[in-house]
Amino acid sequence: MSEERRLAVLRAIVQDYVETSEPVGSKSLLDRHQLGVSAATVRNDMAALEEEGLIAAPHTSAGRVPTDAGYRLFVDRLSSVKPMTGAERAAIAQFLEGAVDLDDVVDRTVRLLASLTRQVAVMQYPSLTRSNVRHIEFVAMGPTRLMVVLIVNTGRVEQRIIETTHDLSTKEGEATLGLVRAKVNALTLGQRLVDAATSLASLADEFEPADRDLVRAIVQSLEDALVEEREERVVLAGTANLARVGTDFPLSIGPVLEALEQHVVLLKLLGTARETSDMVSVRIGHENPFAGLQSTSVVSTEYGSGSELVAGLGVLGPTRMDYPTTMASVRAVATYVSRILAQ
Amino acid sequence: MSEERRLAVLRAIVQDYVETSEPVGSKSLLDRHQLGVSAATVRNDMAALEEEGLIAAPHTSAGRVPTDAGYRLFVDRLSSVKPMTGAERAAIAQFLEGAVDLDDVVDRTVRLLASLTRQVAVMQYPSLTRSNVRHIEFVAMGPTRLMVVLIVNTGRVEQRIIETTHDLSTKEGEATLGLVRAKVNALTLGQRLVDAATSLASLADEFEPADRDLVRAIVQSLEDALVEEREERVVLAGTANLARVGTDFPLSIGPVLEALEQHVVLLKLLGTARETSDMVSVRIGHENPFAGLQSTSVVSTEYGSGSELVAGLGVLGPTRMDYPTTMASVRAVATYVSRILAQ
DNA sequence: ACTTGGCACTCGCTGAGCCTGAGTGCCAGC
DNA sequence: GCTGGCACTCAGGCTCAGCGAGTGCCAAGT
Repeated sequence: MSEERRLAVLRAIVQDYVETSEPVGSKSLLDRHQLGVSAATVRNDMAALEEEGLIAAPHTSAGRVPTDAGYRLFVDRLSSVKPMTGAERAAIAQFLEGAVDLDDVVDRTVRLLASLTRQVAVMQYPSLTRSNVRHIEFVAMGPTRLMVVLIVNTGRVEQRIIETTHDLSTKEGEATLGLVRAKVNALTLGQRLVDAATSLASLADEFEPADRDLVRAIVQSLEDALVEEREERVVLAGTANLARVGTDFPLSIGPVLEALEQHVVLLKLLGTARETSDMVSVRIGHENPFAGLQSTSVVSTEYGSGSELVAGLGVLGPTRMDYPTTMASVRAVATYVSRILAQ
Repeated sequence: MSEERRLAVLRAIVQDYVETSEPVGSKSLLDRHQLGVSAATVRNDMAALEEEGLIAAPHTSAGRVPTDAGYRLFVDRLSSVKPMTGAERAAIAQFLEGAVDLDDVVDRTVRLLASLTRQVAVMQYPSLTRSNVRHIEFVAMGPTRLMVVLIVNTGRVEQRIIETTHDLSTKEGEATLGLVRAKVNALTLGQRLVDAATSLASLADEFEPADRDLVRAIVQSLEDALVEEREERVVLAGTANLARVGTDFPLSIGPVLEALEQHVVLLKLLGTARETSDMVSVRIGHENPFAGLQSTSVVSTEYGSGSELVAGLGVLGPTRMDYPTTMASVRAVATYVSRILAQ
């Protein structure tokens, strides 16, 4: 009973089950794969695989179905990411090139990923905390109201309005504001936002005491932009693909839809990506920490402009999923969207 | 065979069917309502109602189910919007009061509406085209790059960057920019965006010929903000409620999910609200122009700050829906969110 | 020690047949 | 125009038998 053949049997089971959605038996396995052995031998191997917890039978006298552990082994050792054809790559690149701004890039990316994989696509907006500063601008909105505009290298723009005790409409007020603008930009240009905040921490000391509270308020508002978790927006596409799996989906899709609405859950999913060799993370069934997603798998990766990885994207689907192809799509889309954002 | 009694029978059928999700027969109708007549009489009335196309039998020897026309009549003439209790109103107001900014208001509103109605809630972002101008600011981003920031009365902020042939870093450039800023704000403050664009149309003529192309570019970018349909964002909540209807839902939820992803479809739904006496629009089943939504109903209304109605919100659910309660919820939420936005 | 053919057994699925009961339509009488 | 009565219909649920894919195990072969 050779180890290699048993794994070949597991691979064949996974492939057939993904394709047909039906428990696969020893006989039908032989029809579709050249294993070079008899059905009885395959049965023995399957019994051993079941013993190891890699496959399971829904009931006696039915075929076998891979368990979560079986998929895990398949992904880790029995498959490789399926390379995409040049035509596919070109189509992806071309579709993403057409985007006019950041919102459009994100929108196109999720839709593309959903249609490529025919599953639910999830994409996190480029994260502020890991992006870096391109420009910071201050706009007086009234005597004591100031708008702070923060532009980061991914094209995202954040603004917030702060109230000051200073009168900014006076000549002195304007001069102070100009000085703050110059110093802040000099200190932060090109820095990661998290570093920019620390760079600014002692900025107030460089100003005259009368101006310090204004400077502190500005620094505070920039720090706010950092910690504001709520701004970690997530975009979805392809939820209709959940309905497509229809009857063969073990659980109803209700809990899944609920989980998808909790954006904080999705952010956690994308955020806690496991380190793997090719950068694509796969979480299968129960590996998933959230109830309601226990019969789904998540394939995700990070993307970002330049060498900085700034956020996650991925797809979610039934554990019975074509992992090699899905992983290829996720990786390719992440690569191209990163390239677009770098421009 | 009095007309009133026949309508009373229709009302009773709608109410029972909404409550039980099962075709209602003459006998069970008598058990639950005091109609003061015998089952045979009710049967005669039901036969007449069926003749009129207001109810239908899924098959012989089953009870009757209201048709779309039956619901229509019920909504128009047999029901009134159910008043909400003070406690409910207070809870709505309190929940919405907690919002910290516009995004949060929208987010809380859809979630609230979804949980109140236990259906899918849809809300359009306050529309730029019908909002009015609070402030327009120009920020030089570099020698030939200018950022235009538009702030409207709903708190929404739009920005876009334009390239100019002018060198804005010179003294003259700054002076021109200052002049433009002053004139633009003077011309547009408080105006509806659509009017503001026309006000600005001839602005370029007031400037020296050398500056006119700059002014034209700025005006152009503001007009862009108007027509940009893509910016008409729509937010969803409660899609998981679609799964809850489960088996008794005639069609699969796939087509519905697909329609929900097409934001342009949702915008059309919210945009083409019918005029009704109490401002709440109801579209039932086939009245709905979109395939895939033909077995759903949409209850929607407009909301907005002050006297201006700026956008739509509503819910979508199966045609078998508790219309009076749903209409009450939609109306109440629209009222309160309008109040919040007016602040 | 592993593989193979054979064989008995299991058990979910399917379809036919039957029954039940809710519901209807119609009619004759009030 | 309302009512009670009656015959009729038909979807849904139930049982039951047959089928067949699939298994586990065993004895024989290499």
